[in-house]
Amino acid sequence: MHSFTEENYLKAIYKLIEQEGDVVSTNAIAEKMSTKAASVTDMLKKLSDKKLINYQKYQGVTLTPKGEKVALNIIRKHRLWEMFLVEKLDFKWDEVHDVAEQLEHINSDKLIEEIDKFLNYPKVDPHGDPIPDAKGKLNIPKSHLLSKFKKNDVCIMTGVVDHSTAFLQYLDRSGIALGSEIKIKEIIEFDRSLQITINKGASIFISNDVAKNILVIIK
Amino acid sequence: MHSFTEENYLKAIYKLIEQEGDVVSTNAIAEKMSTKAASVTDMLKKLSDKKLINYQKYQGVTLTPKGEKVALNIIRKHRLWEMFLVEKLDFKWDEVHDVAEQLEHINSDKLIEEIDKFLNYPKVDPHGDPIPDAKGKLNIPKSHLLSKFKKNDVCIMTGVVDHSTAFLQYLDRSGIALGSEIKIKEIIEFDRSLQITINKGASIFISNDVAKNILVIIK
DNA sequence: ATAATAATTTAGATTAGTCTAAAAATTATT
DNA sequence: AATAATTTTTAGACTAATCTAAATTATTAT
Ligand SMILES: [Mn+2]
Ligand SMILES: [Mn+2]
Ligand SMILES: [Mn+2]
Ligand SMILES: [Mn+2]
Repeated sequence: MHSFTEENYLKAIYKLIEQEGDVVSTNAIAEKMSTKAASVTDMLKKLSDKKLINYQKYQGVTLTPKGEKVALNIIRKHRLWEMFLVEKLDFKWDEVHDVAEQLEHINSDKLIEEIDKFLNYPKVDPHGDPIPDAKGKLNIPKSHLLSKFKKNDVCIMTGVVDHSTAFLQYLDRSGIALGSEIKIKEIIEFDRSLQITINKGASIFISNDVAKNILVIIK
Repeated sequence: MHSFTEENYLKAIYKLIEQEGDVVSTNAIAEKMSTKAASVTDMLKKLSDKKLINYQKYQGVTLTPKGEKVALNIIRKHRLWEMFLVEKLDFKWDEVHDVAEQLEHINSDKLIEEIDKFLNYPKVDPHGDPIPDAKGKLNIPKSHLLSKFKKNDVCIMTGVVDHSTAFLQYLDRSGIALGSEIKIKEIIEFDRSLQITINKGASIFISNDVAKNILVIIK
């Protein structure tokens, strides 16, 4: 149907629109895909010919409904596979992303529905990211970056932006997990770093870089 | 490491050597891969450069130890995934082959070891084919084609050659399953078709074509 | 409004894998 | 042993995805 490469571009565009805003630039895609802008332009022409994206030279890109459906299906598969690896095999949440990057391209409707059933229809993946249903619908309220909150706010950790092993292991070491209650005790002006408590425990410091990669909902 | 295409060629060569004999021809590979002889020649040069096969122009092909190791690892993954689909998800034995053709190329040692553990280290797949261990060793005695046996022989069904949905569903309808006791009541000279009984039941006819796709061990 | 800078696209190559048609080598038949 | 048939390889071309370098368009600063 679509090549792995096409699927990866569509997923990247979806995620960029999700966080960055309405239209996404050639350079942003190139950065996300670790490729060159010229390669991106070639692919944009191809995806546009296939009616998967809206693309006008120099004007940036959006997904068509068709393209969004493909992207959401890849994301669904990625997150269900991550959940399978953690729940059924002995994977830790920091070990699953790279394998899921491969598994998300396996093409079998029956397979993914059976995995969904096997896992008892989970709503979120091991990183707290919502899993789209078979129709591509997301049924979970949107979380926000911890870095956006202010002094004395109390919130619940619901997910991460960065899925890298290094970052996830840092969270493990710091005692920050999905569902943890995080209270902001202080925000340091100079570097926007935070003093927080986790589950009402002793306070710790985290950098703004870290706070920008933690997703929470207000309590 | 190796591309999907290279892996598929190595697997095809392994299987051809396994059944056909010691050396395998360009045309045989082309047929098995549903491609053209010219494409095969191109790939043989490449695999030879990588020291995965022994290849001399016009002289046919064998696998090097390195190439055989790669082939056996792909076969291991294919068969473990088939077992997973049948044992843990609701797949029938005639539904698993095409999905396993994709899953066999997923590259993660941890994943395949965990799947093996999850299945409790099975020795054979849903079609009775032996599963190589992590070192590439096969620990199951070799089966033979039902078409090779003679009148009054009694044997046990252990596997199939053809993995197609059509053939497996035919076996289901005929009541022939892994472990069935098959007795050869009569061999018709004219077309080498067989009259057999299954588990001492009523006798049925099967063509030589069918008998050549059923693997058995003598009882 | 013009010039400088940054973003994006085009031009031209490269690599993996495939194909058809033609040439060369091997095998079989007289 | 020579010829015919078959198998295999080579030659040249195509597509998908990528790259570098150059050209073009858009944005920002003067
Ligand atoms: Mn992930
Ligand atoms: Mn995830
Ligand atoms: Mn199979
Ligand atoms: Mn099998």
